[in-house]
Amino acid sequence: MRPVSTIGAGPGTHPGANLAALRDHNAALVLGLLRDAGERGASRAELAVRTGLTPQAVSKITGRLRESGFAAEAGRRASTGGKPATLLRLVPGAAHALGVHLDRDALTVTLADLTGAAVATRTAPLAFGAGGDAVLGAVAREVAVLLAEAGAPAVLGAGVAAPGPLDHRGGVLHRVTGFPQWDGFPLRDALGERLALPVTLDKDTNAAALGLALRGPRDAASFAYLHLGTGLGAGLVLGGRVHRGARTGAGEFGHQVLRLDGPPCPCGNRGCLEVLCLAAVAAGDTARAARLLGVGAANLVRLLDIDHVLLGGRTVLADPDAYVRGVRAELADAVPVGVVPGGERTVVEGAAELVLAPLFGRAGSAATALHPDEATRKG
Amino acid sequence: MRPVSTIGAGPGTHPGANLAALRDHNAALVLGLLRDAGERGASRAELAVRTGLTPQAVSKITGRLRESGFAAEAGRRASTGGKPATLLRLVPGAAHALGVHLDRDALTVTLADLTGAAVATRTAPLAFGAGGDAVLGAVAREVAVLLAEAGAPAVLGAGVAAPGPLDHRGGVLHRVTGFPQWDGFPLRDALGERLALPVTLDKDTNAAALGLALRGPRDAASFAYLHLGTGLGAGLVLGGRVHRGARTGAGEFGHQVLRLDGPPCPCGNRGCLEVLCLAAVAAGDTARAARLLGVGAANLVRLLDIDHVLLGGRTVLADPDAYVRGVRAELADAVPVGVVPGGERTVVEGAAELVLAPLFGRAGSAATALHPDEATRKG
DNA sequence: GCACTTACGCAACACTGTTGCCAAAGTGGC
DNA sequence: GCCACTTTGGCAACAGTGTTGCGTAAGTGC
Repeated sequence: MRPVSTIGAGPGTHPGANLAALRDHNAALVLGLLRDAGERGASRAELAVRTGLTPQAVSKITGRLRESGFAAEAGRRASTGGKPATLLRLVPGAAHALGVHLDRDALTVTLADLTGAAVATRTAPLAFGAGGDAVLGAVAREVAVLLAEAGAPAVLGAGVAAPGPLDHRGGVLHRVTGFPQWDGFPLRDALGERLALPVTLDKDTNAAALGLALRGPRDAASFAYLHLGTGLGAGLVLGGRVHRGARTGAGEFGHQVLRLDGPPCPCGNRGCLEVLCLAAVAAGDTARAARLLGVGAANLVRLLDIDHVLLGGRTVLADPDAYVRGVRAELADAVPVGVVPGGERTVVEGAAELVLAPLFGRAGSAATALHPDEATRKG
Repeated sequence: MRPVSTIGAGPGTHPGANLAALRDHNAALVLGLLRDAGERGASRAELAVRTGLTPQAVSKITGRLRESGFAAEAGRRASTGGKPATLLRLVPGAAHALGVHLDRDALTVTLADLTGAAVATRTAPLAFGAGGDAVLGAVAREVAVLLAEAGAPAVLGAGVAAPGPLDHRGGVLHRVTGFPQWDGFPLRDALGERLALPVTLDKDTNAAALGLALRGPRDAASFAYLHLGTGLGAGLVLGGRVHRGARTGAGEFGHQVLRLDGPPCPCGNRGCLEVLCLAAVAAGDTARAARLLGVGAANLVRLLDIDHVLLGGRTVLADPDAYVRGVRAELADAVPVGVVPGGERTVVEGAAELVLAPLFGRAGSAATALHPDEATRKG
């Protein structure tokens, strides 16, 4: 069977739902709950309560998942007054995904199992400006070594995280700052052909945000991943879904104007957060950089009403406490602020999730649930 | 039958999908397409192509819609080489919804048919500070007169648009600026009891945005409705859905900091867009107010990658051309800018859509579609 | 030892969209 | 006028979903 969710929403597609879509949706949902349950596992009865389906339906669905090898029984839980529950668990090794992080000066590839855990990782220096063939060759080489070392497991596909701007839907790079020669390069299809695997391309910040979203609880998660490195960008997760915007352009967090008539920015405006912030970083004034980041974060939190803010990127990770302090001060306890738990690996692991997320009904712009609207009440 | 979509995504609910959910989803989808088709109507074959369902399934679905009175046959289209298509149309009068716009100094109520068109509208002065009983009484009175004049049609429910902040999910008002006595008032339930109707409460800007979203094409629509009146707020539609945030707090567009260390704002920060903008308005400098609005809009467009910007609110409507010019100048043709077509009525009509939208699978935070993800391609 | 609770499967069922086939109603070539 | 062809749409049988009703397994508590 193929427990890939077909749930999603996009223009120009066919939104009608048939029985196959229904089945896949529920299968992805259950698989996602099993993933969230992790080592603990979950009983059929518990899954029934969480999904709203009948226990019998859950039995059928989990039966299919077990038959296909994605789930397995794993002991039983102590009784709570009746028959003890039989636990079901996701089988992590049932499938794997590749994550590829293309950065300006480095290439990182990782092999993740179904839970998203990295099984093996390799990093190599990269000259991103060396052109398409050289970069694709480097990726193919590193991937080959990685897979050989891991014993050539079955791989579902590869997720690629790259600096923006780029087009997620079409899988094409745009004019990456500092590397104009990449403009228009069909990275997804080119790499897909090279690896003979399905490939998904996304911005590094979006990949990171997706990975972080999958580590949290299903739905509800609304947060911003703020990435401060050579540039300043954001990955947005709104209502559990990565928000990419119509042209994968969302997340241009660094080019909000914070000081009218401030210093000019390469983007054409004056007083952008990025110029101000990078200037403070260059001057060694971390506290000021952090406060500026905080002002921008506060603007974002107010505009989107998100739940929390996560900071990442090389500059932040060099002095995480200072940045958290500064941002927290500006947010005035409106929402919690933290540093990404994965550190530098956040982006690669997120890249692998580009492949895994659809299995659990967590595709980026897609919906994750069906339920009656609760905002209406009969008087 | 009950063609109400049960599609949606929210925390703590039951995301499992069963046959009833499937049926309602498809019924809402077809009904939505019929609404979009308007006077033109649509043939079964056309609906089949648009939904991706088989013609036979569409026949069954439209059969149920016709039986329940929501749709009807309406002549036939000229042949294109075969049997001429039988057109189906939404029956606008099959159901109605009430829209209520509570403003600081005025109350507007409207009766809308299924297409969202206003059948009758009444406006009355309102002392919003007079307290719960007085305001509820005024609403009930105006609604009674409106319904009597319209011949007491069947009404599905009432949508209420009010100044924020408020809680959409719980239907409770919060500390409305200038009227602290409303804090915690359960407006949805109180009015629901008074009118004996289901009631949905939302921020005025969100209601307006929803109404505008339903006038455009299905899905894809990503835009911001910027409302400049006594305050400055925004209604956000991202990927066809109203984005309300976790606590209906999204849209605080006016309190983004645009000038570090600028003049203080009642919100506690300095240099908020709203203070700067309202100051320019008070000084009669419309051009400056428009440019400031444009800078804020540009920040928003870059952050969210939306498709277009619509301006509304009393201040804008007093001199629409000037504001469109100013905002357009700052956006540098990145996205189109326009004024809301409905003028002052935008909010009330949007309020009625709070009731109607779910019928067409267009509920605020809900998903609208099921389809395979297109961002992955096999190499 | 017995009543009760909880977990879960089997079988029959209701209802969804799908498939195969056919009728209706036009156009266009001869 | 006739016939082939296209397009629309319905009828009937079908496959497959989750649901319902009921029975069984396996514990707890008195």
